[in-house]
Amino acid sequence: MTPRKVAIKKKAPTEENLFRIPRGMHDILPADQVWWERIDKTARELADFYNFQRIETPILEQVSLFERTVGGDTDIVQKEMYTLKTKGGDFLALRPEGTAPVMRAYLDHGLGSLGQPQKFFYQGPFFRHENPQAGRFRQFYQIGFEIIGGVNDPIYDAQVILIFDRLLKGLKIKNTILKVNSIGCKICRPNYKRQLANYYKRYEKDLCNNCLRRLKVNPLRLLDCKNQNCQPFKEKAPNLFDKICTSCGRHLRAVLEYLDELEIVYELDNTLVRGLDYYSQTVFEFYATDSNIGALPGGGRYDYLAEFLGSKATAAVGGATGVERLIEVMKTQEVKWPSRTPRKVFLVHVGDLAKKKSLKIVEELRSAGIPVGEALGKESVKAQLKQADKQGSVLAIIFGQKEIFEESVIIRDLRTGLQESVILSKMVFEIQKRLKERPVENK
RNA sequence: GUGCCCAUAGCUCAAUGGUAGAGCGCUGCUCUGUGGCAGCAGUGAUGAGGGGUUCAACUCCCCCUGGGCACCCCA
Repeated sequence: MTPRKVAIKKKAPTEENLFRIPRGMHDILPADQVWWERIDKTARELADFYNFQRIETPILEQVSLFERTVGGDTDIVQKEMYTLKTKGGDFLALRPEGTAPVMRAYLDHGLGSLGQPQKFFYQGPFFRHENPQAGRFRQFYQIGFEIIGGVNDPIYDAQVILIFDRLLKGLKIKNTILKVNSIGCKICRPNYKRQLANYYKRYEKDLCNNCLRRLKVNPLRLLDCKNQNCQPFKEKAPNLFDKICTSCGRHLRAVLEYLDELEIVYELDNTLVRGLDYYSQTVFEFYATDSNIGALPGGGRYDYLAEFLGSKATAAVGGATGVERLIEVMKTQEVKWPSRTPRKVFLVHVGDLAKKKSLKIVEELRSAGIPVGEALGKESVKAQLKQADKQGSVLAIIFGQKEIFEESVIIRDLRTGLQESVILSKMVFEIQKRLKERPVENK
């Protein structure tokens, strides 16, 4: 009659899998929140000071937004996007990066009319379907700063770099290097690409497979090859610095001069080529020298991005950093932060009647602005005090049957072990007094 | 997507092919309204999941899932 029942009852094997997180995803557990809060706070303060306004764009965007901007030939679009088709037939993607969406929002809402340039700051999750590795996840968080609109002024390039420099310093991350390069504009870049390709074509039969592919798809990346056999070709390859046009050269020089002025140390690296199509002129990446985690903050100028979206050319520059990578580096560099401040006051109840009134006492402390810890579900005084001790509380408020009758409360100093009975109406006052005192610890 | 390594309790790790132990943690007792120390006890693993070889599998083989590392690329 009911043969199906058997299958339903058999649960163990599959249910284990319900507790498994999908590949490349990660939980951010309470113990790690200190790091996240720290980064969040530092980034907000920087954004606030340098006048970047917060903007949040949706997690889902049209697939075509990224195809047009990031580039149809890039890894990000070709193999790393999470895409889906909605019931209505829209073709959407979980956003793999933040710059294009911010530009989309800027154009969509005509934010340029609010004054130019506009400066934006954002943070949130991004998604790329690639194999997890050190500092690499399928869902990861980025913090980004973008300056959109106005004129193409190298001072903005410098300011973006400055902010990321300050972010790293604010987080006490050491041993970083900043690599800067210019990849030219739409006039000089194709020119250079052609020269580079022509040069490499002569060595076609000696190149590694990757380079052969790059030669066809993205010659700029040829300079990035790590294969030993390909190294010699680099040396005589046409140098980007010699080939960019005069205005791009001037732009780069100006950016570097601003950085010099700010005393931000950089390395000119003509092999630095970013994998997203929308960059032009300035590109930059920060690295930690004692970590193999990959790029920390990175970004550049993207004056053509608006055009890719069918709008008129709009000057823009910006960058983003992966939050997990920052944390990873901070952990390996053993950056120390004070842990979350403990609840200094802990409430201990004794007996049913007192338990009944405990929530109300918590409320009283709350309205007085005194954070209070509790273990109201525990019955024994011992267990409650143990908890108070474990979380580093300084004062314990103890009240039970007797105290209810007397309308009083016991305040126990957990450092000295001394305790005193005070009347309930003076409880808040007495607690505040003791918290200020900070009595000398005795042993 | 490709290659190499890995998977045992909440955590860190043990155990010549004979159905699993420790430390830490957590709970409690010694101390029936008083913590930190100590001692004791308890809690906890159908060995990630599935299949195979074997009299016998945590141990050997395969698949799958997840993790680490590298390539690719990037944050």
